Amino acid sequence: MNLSLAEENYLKAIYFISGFESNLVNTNAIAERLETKAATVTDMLRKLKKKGLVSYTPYKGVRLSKDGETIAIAILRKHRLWETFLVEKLSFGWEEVHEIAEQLEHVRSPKLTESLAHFLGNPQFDPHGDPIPNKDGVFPKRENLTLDKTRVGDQLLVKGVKDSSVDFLNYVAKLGIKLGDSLEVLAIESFDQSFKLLHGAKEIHLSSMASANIYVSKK
Amino acid sequence: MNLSLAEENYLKAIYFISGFESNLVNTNAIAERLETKAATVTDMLRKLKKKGLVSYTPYKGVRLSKDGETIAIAILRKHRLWETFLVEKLSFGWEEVHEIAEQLEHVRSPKLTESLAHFLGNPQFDPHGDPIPNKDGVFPKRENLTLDKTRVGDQLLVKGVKDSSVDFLNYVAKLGIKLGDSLEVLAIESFDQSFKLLHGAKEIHLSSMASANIYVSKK
DNA sequence: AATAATTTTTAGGTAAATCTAAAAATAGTT
DNA sequence: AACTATTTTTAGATTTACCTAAAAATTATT
Repeated sequence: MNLSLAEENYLKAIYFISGFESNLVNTNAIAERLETKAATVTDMLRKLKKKGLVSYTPYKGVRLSKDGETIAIAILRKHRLWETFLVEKLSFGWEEVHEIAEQLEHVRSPKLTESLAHFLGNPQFDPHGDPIPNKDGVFPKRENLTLDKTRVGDQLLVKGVKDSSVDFLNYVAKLGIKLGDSLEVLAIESFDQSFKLLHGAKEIHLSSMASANIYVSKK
Repeated sequence: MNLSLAEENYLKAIYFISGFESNLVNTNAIAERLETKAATVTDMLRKLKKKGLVSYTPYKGVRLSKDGETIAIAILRKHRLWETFLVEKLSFGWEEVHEIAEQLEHVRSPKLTESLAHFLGNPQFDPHGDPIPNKDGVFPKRENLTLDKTRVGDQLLVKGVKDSSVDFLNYVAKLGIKLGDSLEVLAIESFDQSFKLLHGAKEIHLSSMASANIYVSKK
């Protein structure tokens, strides 16, 4: 099936909004995510339905079909592989790769995708710690422990971020925290649950909000 | 300037047909190259003219403006860098990279292009031996000696191919000839100018037509 | 349950890139 | 120079992905 760029972006948006599951998704949510108008979304949903990529009932919402989900996952796989390439091989910061990967993810060549994956050592997680589905669409499991759930004295490894917004990534990058870094919980402030951490030789401070957005594993 | 995919492809086509110079290009030649109709080309030329990317006089032909050429060269640079990446890093054959590079060349990110070039060691020539313009649009000089101009006994290095059509590349690939390979001219058949060559331990035969399409340098 | 607010769809339109068919300009040939 | 053939443009449509404004359906609130 040869989809247009727009069609691919709609499938991806629906997949994200559904929380990577087959929950019903509203027209307005899609319009907002794609910065377009609800009427435009309705048009596209009718088209995607005709192609068998979504099940859609007017006024009720839309969900991806099996085929639609397969395509969405394939695009996500490409996106995360390219992000990994940009960070690992071209030395980009993890906060600047998303936009470029949004373009690269639409390049059509199964052989390219698999060669790239092999070149990168078939990574399981991208630079934000997000799982990269394999070529059959299966996601690796990720630790779901976030920093805010840890205790004083815990020795931790940074596994990823929950919120991959450029703002948050920039904030974390500014603190010098990268995927795979070691952290030790020095103290948790009792009145606001903020964290004092040992990061290499440096002490850093994180609000409870920020710490809830960082995935870690115990060493 | 933010060009559409179609606009970029027209600029590239004009640049190629003009022989990488500012020769006048015909409407039909563009239509043929882009597998579209002359009427469509006329429409696009009017648009490109309005944007200042070409000079175009109805019925007379079209040529790239300075701006148009700059853009065409930038796209060509990206194309040849990506081809180099695919062959050098992802182990593609030189006959299978063109199509994929046609997609990758449109990815917009100056930082990506320059990071990629650096990652590849700022190559001067792509896997077909074609020169890669630098970021200021300057092309490296290439030897213009073709195999058919050499003599018996010459020790040669393969520098590239003149005709990069998939057919010819496949033919050359089948013979086992790659960029950088060594050749020795064993004999030139006097009646049809065909070549007998030593390639590693093997003897290979090339018609005069094929040999005119292979760039070489003397060792 | 009736009304108000919100969401979604329908109706009608636009711009980009394409097409076919016909007209106009240019080039080639007696 | 006149005619023919070729090339190119113009005119008028189509498709895709968008838009605005109005109508319809759904949801929330008195």
